[in-house]
Amino acid sequence: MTPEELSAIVKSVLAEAAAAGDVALDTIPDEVRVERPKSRAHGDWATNIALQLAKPAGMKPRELAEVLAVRLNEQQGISAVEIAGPGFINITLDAASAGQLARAIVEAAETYGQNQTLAGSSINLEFVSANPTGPLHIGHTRWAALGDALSRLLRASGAEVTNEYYINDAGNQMNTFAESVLARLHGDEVPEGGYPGEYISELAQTVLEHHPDIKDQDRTHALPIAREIAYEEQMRRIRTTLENFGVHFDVFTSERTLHESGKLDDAVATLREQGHVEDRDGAVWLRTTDSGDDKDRVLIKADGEPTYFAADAAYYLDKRQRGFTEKIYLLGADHHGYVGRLKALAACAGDDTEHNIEILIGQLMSVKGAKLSKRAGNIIALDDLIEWLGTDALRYTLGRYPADSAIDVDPELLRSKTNDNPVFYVQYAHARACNAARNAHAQGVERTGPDDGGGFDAGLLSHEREEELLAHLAKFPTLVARAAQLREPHRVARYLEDLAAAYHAWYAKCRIAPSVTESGERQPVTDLNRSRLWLNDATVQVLRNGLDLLGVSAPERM
RNA sequence: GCCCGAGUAGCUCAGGGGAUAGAGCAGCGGCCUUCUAAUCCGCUGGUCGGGGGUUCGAAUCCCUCCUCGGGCACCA
Repeated sequence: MTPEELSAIVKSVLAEAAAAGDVALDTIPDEVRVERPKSRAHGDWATNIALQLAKPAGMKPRELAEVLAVRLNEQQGISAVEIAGPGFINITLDAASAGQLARAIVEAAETYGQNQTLAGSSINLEFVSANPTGPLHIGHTRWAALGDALSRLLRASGAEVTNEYYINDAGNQMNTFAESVLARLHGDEVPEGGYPGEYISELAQTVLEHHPDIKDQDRTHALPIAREIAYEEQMRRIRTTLENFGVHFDVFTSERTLHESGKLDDAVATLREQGHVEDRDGAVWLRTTDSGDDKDRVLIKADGEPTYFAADAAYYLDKRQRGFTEKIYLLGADHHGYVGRLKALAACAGDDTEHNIEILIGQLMSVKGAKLSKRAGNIIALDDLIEWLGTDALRYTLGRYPADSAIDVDPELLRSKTNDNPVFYVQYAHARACNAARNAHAQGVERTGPDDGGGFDAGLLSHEREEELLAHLAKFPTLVARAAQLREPHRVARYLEDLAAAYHAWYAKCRIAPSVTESGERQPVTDLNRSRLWLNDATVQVLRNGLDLLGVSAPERM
């Protein structure tokens, strides 16, 4: 039995009690939280529902708890109900009822943990969105890992998600970029304010391959050619880096196409119709202060050129038009100044800033002793980090901290293959469990046993460590739903560490395969062996499902 | 100055109205003739930054102060 199922039982019992007039309640709460108590003395699961409903029901918490406890005691699968403290209801399950979960998980396979709490929402998740003028670097790394993990979480909870990358390919920076490439092409130093780094020389080489005569052309002619080829090549490299990092984007939107397609002008017109645009001092302004921004923002400068914000506006309206109910932005703390204007923009566009737009601000990360990349310039390149630390270690580490805590990654730790390194701890648990299963098979233990029941007897999974492991496995779907709802992938990582610990502890005490006697004789395969194999494989499944949510591999051997 | 975020064990950090505040590392001490010891078991370790408030109950919510990090463009 999972906590969700138990929660449903508590709810129905509550409804029955209300219907029978034992409890004076008009409404039954949607959510009855059932939690694993910290202390095992408090049963398998506990709920504080009696404390929460005591006031509306006009009863003392313990009295209400008593009413519910009597009814709960009659429910199937529940072996004991106790009232404790101010009015907690502590519930103990039948061993068989708890153990049944092992089989349910194996049968649900990769769908175990998936839930429908976000069904019906269509989410646009924008993250990374690095400039196409250079390689991805440490500043993008955390958002790539976190954004992709969040995307997986949201999908697992039933949402439709589009991972989107916004390419800032308009504006002056592209010409600066091209000038840097041209300078390298001619063997000159990059101009003041240009882009350093050897990658510019490599891009120049690519330009030369496509246009061997480029050096002979005059600069005004050569500039757009160099710009386009270098841009294309740089984006190709960025995509490759992202793929190496296991991050996939569904849509790349180019800022330039917003200009060229006229969407920018349309956006200004639309916002003007909505009554939020105003001409002042020769410029065109969006009155974002109407919606809580601390100052109005210019859309079209006095010289007639649109601002970056105008493109943002057009882009937002474009996303809106594409039908996304929620637009999520993942931004670094260095962009926190954008929150006010983006929210105000959403409001000006007619959206509800509580539900239709969400801006997640994350603190910055650093890596102790990371070397600036000569190749990539004055930055720490993501490619180098991947090569140095590995995708799994990086993604797991970045995935295990809340976005709003600043982190300083210790490379020695990420490279270490010990208990200190959480990613190895979790992956090792998975590999170990896979090995245990292989060993069990080799000794004739199969999940499909000789009997009709497949040799699975849930009631045999009654060892203390088994109860503990089953309880952890049971928490997974609730955890996924909650992590998705809170947009906090790190909860998955923390959960996996707990689960791995529960597995290791179980493994140390409970043999799966039959043991060998002192005289070297192998004991016969029993239903206990088979049942434990189910539990082992259920753990493999949940570890794998959880690691997959983080975009981290689950090796079968280590 | 204004706006975000953080402050929890020696260190790195979880926990964000519920029961005795947790984990890993570090320190001390135990388990390998049987499925992976990259594991497990025990002990030690706390003014949850300070002060007020809200309530049956506060690390958690509110106010205030202190310290640290980040941000405050007709840049892209």
